[in-house]
Amino acid sequence: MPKTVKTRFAPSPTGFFHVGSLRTSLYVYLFAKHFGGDFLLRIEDTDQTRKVEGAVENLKKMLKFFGLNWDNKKVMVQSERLAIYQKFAQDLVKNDKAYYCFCTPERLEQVRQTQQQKKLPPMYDGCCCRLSQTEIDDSLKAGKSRVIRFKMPKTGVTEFNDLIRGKVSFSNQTLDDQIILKSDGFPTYHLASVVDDREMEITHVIRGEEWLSSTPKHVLLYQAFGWQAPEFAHLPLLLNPDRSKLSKRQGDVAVEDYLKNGYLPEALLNFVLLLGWNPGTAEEIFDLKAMIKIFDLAKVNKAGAIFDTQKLDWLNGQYIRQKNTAELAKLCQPFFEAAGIKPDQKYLEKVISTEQERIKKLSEIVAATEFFFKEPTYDNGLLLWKKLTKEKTAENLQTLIDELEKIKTGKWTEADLEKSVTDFIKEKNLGVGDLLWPMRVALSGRKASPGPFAIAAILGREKSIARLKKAINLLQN
RNA sequence: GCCGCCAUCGUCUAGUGGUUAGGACACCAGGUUUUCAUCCUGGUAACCGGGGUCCGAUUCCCCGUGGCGGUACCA
Repeated sequence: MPKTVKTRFAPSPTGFFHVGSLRTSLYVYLFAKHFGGDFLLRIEDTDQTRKVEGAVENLKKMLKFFGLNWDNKKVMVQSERLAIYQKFAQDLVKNDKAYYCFCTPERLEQVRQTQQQKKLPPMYDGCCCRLSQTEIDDSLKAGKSRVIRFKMPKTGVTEFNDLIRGKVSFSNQTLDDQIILKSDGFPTYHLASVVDDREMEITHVIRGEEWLSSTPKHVLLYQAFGWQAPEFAHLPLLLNPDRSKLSKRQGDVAVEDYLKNGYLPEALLNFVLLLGWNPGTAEEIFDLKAMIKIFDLAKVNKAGAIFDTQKLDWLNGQYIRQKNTAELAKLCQPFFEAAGIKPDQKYLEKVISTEQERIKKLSEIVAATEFFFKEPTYDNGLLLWKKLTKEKTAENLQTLIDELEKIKTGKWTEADLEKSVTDFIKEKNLGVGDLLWPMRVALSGRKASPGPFAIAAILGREKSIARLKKAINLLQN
């Protein structure tokens, strides 16, 4: 790379943080950091009608949460720079690269409709170009509502190199005279992004594929200003399972929702990394640091990728297992609180350790471990292992209680319990399941749960024995 | 309609002018286990279609088809 790499993530603050934005910002960040460059943030809030209160703060919070820290001290905000865009737009008018247009939205709509009826591509018909200078001056003086349009060349071809797709070319006659300055004085995306990328000295514009067809217009704008265009890279889109563009109707698209459901940020980041990119090796688990080291834009795929969360579930499980128990307990705490359970941290750590190998999402933890906090309720049929009768099961449980009562409170640990019960099973020549299955159910009330010794050790001597007795009662009714 | 981009197992993908087309997730089977999960072993499963180039195409070219994006005083 000849000069310092500078990239930018330039979202519109129109609501929640989208998983597609998470991937885009990640790739933009990784590319810059891979080359030791800068990752800059810019807020594209030029559409006043779509403003959402608090969206900018939320966006920043999310980027920070994922460790995607931007390098510009002051984040560029387009709505604060109106005068600059207006000046550049007027410069283009002066140089005959752009012109004022006084057409009303109604007239434009009508033009569009007739064009569509005739199966012609809807384009601006250029009537304002034919206005005389005096007519233009009069209308400006009269304060008539107007926009500034960029004058596209009518012949020739505009080409550019896309870092992911290679050479892309457009015939200029298919390019519309784009509005660059709206009647409310705000710029459109096209003007604002070109002006800002120039000012921020962005070397690589990395953005979603939805911008690919606008890029020739941007290239032409750079030319009109006499500026050198940056490099472009257009990322493939994220798709719904039916291959349509990822949308809210077919599942969660807000990053916040995934977080609320108990997905870890590192798993989410790892997952979106792999959607459209892979290192070409069998390696799949990466933290941010490893991603920076290995990321390569040339390996980004061209085709869109379905946002299929099955692999995310697996990845999340991997990350949950990597956590140390204390940290995991802290992360689970809010889920318990939401369920009205306020566990002690030390106790919670013990509880969590029994499920760390099992859960795929943090949100599953409450249902899976509820019995540690309150008496389980269950159907007594659940206590029966295979073809064992109620009577026999109750008898087994009673001998188990007799045996357990010999264990002193100080010796009531998982290892000691296991040793003593397994010895007992051998000694009495019992089936393992005949005893352990009802014991586990009596303690947990569940058909799938951690092992009975682990549960008993955490519950403690008194509670464990009480639950076993309760199970016998249940069998006798 | 017009313009552009794209196309390998169900999904994410690797890969090559000659390969038993590889991996991961998911799924199925077996093993371990009192259950579930983890873990281990194995298995099913793909080059969109048609032409061309070539001794040979999944790979290169063309044409279809399909999907997606754009076609706004939205970004």
